[in-house]
Amino acid sequence: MIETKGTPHLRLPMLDDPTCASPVAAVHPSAVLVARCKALADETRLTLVLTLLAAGESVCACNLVPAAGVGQATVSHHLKVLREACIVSVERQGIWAYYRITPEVHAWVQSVAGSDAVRE
Amino acid sequence: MIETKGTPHLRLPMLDDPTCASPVAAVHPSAVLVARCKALADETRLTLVLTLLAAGESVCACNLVPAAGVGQATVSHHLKVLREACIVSVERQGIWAYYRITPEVHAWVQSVAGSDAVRE
DNA sequence: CGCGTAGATCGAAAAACGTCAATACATCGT
DNA sequence: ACGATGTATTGACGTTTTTCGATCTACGCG
Repeated sequence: MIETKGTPHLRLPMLDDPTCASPVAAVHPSAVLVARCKALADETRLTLVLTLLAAGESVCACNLVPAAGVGQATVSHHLKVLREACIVSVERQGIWAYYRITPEVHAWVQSVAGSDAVRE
Repeated sequence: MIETKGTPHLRLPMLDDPTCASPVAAVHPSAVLVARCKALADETRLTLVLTLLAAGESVCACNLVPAAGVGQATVSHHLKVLREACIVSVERQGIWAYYRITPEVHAWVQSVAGSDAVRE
């Protein structure tokens, strides 16, 4: 399906062809990919994700609040966004809520985060 | 803005449940990562990126407009956002502007896009 | 030079987003 | 049951973002 051949676009200087009509096949992202990317498009949420990634295990929400550097309500909101994008999952234990990177997206998140992480 | 410290967690009511006793080290994303993720957090821009990725070569902006499915001004705006995030680079040739995925981020973009792409 | 075209920029309007204070909800220990 | 504590939700407010029409700029051609 990688048939992007045909007549792609050779770097032709315009000679006698006023139109540069060499249409490309549009490739649309899946709704899941869009949702995931949107979920990561915020510094606070990226901090939460990277922190969870570095922790390597479930982290109590009460510990994520100081890590994120914003109010508790804001952290709860961001965790909900990440939850709805299936980037994190939560497990309740009594009063506490333990968050972790969803195993299914762990590798993907790691590849996105790559090597840029600045610890404090 | 970080109230910090004071009481990480004074008394814990639960006896044999270690729970939140362990604070996590906050990991902050680099500005570059934040910018990249924000740049991909839009369906139209993801379409442009995936289309360029599938093309495998420079594509004329005039061909990206129909692929994106929005107006020319909007496409130009999104390309600017992608440009400022260093995700795409542009090379002018006369009247036309040829866009491509910046080689430096090509691998990263590919890993983010993964395998979800729906061609039309 | 003037015309036509491709792309970028400007201005504005609507929508989406991030944040917080206040409040509600859930769960424990007393 | 009550009060205390962790978490989630609500309501509001200001900011950012997306999109378009209109305009401006750059280029090639006759």
